[in-house]
Amino acid sequence: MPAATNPAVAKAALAPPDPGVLLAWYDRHQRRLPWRAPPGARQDPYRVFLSEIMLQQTTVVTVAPYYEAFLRRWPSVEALARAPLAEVLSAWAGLGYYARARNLHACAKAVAERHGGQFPADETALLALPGIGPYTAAAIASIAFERRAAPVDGNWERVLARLFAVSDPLPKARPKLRALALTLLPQARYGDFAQAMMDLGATICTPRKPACVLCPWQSPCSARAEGAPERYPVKAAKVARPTRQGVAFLAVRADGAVLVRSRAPKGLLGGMSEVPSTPWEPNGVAHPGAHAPLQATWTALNATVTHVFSHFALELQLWRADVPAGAPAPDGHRWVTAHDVDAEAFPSVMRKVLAHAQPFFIDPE
DNA sequence: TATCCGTGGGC
DNA sequence: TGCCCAAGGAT
Repeated sequence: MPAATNPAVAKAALAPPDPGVLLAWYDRHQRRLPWRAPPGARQDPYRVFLSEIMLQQTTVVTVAPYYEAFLRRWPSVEALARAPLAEVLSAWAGLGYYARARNLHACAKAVAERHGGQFPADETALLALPGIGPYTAAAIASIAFERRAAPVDGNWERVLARLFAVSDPLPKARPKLRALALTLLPQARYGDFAQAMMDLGATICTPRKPACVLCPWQSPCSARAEGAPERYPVKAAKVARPTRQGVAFLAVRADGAVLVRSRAPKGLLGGMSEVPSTPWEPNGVAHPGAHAPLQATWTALNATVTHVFSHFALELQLWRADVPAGAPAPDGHRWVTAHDVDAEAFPSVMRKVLAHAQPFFIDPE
């Protein structure tokens, strides 16, 4: 076996990575992002908080317009704390993982009420707030308050797994990766270092086809020395994604209004607006009509809405009924016109459904 | 520890 | 097209 492909030999031959080298790279190549203060400027903890919550499992490109809209509408944590939850959910609609929006609001209220409107700087105190886990606590502590902390996200994990050729599969390797992260921290500039790791992972040490030739840490990287950096991080096998089926009921009033309701406050799409439907079951439901929200002549549309959630795929058949103007909304339901659709919190799957409710108009894009 | 929890883009 | 991936947290 050639020495370059022998992990033990490769690791033994390399010098440890120098955090100062990464910081120097960051000074030249850092990305300009909407939530990132100019070099040398102090970060607003609220902006760091808002961006970090939005960026959980969500790409920079997707987050950017939502971040700008939230910051414009609620410029401070106290403004956000005063907002009704329904408005926050409506503004969050389309971004996904809606528990984040509920916790964002709960956290803003906690900061306003328990901390006088000032985010705590301490990682442990941050961790006690709703929606703030180990990653986000470390991110706010380091980026907003320059505390010594390692916000180990997917970028950090990938970079660390390659630097040290960690062959244990994720997520089991997390404790080991975190320990390696702590050994790598510089003596200062903790916020810059955190963001440098993220930038490196996002632009150089990418999941596929990493640009090792441009990497400031190419010489100490064990995975590169082995010759196949994309082999890391190793991941556990994924579970299959099942399918569920249901029927959605489009009750359309003569003026174009559509009957909707709000989902239960927690769980899947918790607190969001929806078109009434049967439960979503692996084999659909036996008698969909029994779940119709009102008595009417229901007609099956020749349309199926498909949508993929994180842990199942959904197929929704559409039934439609034309309802007279002035028909009352059943308990727990309400009529929504095109005029006030923007105030509703329709998740993406429901925008797809509503696109079939002519002449009610909504753009599923 | 494992599962639940969205969405859109890239290949 | 199907799969992978993205600045995770709560339970």
